[in-house]
Amino acid sequence: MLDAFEAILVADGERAATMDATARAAGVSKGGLLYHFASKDALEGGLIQRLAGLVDADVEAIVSAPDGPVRYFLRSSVMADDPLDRAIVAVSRLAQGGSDAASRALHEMRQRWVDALSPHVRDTTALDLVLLVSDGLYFNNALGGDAAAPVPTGAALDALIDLVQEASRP
Amino acid sequence: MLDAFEAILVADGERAATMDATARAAGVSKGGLLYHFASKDALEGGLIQRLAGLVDADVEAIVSAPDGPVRYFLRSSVMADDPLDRAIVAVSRLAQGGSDAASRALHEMRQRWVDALSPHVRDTTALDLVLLVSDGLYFNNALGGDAAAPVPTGAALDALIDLVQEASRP
DNA sequence: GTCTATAAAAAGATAGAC
DNA sequence: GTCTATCTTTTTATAGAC
Repeated sequence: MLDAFEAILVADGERAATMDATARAAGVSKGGLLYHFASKDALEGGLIQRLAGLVDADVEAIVSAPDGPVRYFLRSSVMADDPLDRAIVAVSRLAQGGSDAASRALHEMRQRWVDALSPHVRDTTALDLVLLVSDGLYFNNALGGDAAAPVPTGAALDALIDLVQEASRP
Repeated sequence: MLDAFEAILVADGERAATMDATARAAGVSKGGLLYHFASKDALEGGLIQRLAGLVDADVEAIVSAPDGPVRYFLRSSVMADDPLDRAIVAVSRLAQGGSDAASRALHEMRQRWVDALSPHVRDTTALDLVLLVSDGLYFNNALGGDAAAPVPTGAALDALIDLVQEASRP
C-alpha cells in the first residue's frame, strides 16, 4: 500500500495521491486501506518513516564508498528509480503540498548528509556546492513528469562529478 | 487575486491554494473570483502567464548584467522574495501538484536560461554545474516552510559563486 | 483483515439577484 | 463586477457485515 501511494505521488503528484486512488492501485478497497492506515496522516507518516530507514542505509553507504563519499553521493543523486530515490521524491511532493512533517523529514535527511560529507570536502563552501548540485539533480528529476529530463547522465554526469569533485577536494 | 493565489501557494503549498482560500485572501467572494478566472485552470494559467512575462525581463537582465551573466544568474537564484522568485516557487508548487502546464512553463524557463548562459560558460558540463546549483538554491528555498533555510547567504554565497564561476569560466 | 454502504466535509463550478 | 445560494463531485472517514 505504501508502494502504491509512493508510486502515485512520484508519477502524478500530490493531488492525485488520494486514499481512493491509493487503495485502487494497491488492489484493496478504501476500507481495507484504512484498516492499516487509520488516516491520510498515518499513510504519509508511514512513507516518511520508510524514508528515514532508507536514509540510514544511504548514509552508511556514503561514508564507506570505495570511490569516495562525494562521488558516490552525487552519483546516487540522479534518480535511478531505486527505493531511496522514489521515497525522496514522494516525500518532497508531500512537503511541497504543505506537509510540515514531510518538510521536517527532508531537513533531517539533509543534515545527515551534511554530517556524512563534511569530513570529505575542503570547507563549507565546497560542502554547499556538493549539496546544491545534488539538490538540483533531484529537483529536476522530481519536476520531470511529461517533458524530457534535462539532467546529465552517462559521460556528461561523470564530467560534472569530476568538476565538482575537483572544486571541492580538501 | 493572482497575488493572493501565489502567496498561498508559496506559504502553504498547493493543497491549501483553493479557490475558496484564494478568494478569502483576496478579499472577494468565490463568485467574484470566478468572474475574473472562470475556473481553477484559468487561475493557474494566469499565474503561469505572469511567470512567462517575468522570465522575459529576467533573461534581459541576465545577458546585460555588468558583473557577468553567471554571477547575476546565481545571485538571483537565492529567493529574494521578489516577483520572479515568488512566481517560480508558486508555479513549481503547481508542477509538483501534477499540473502539466506548470511543468511545461518551468521547462521553457529553463531553456531560456540555457540559451542566455551558454555563451558565457566553458562547455556543457560547466553549464550543467551552473544550472544545477541554481536549481538547488531554488529547491531549498521552496522547501523551506517552517524549518530554517540552510541556503548560503552573504559572504558564504559570494564564496560559492566565486567557486562556481571559477569552475565554469570559459 | 477486508469488504460495502454511508456519513461529513471540502472543493470546484453555476445561477441569478443586486 | 460582486454577491449569496445552491449543485455536483471528490475526498476523507466511520459503521458494521462477513
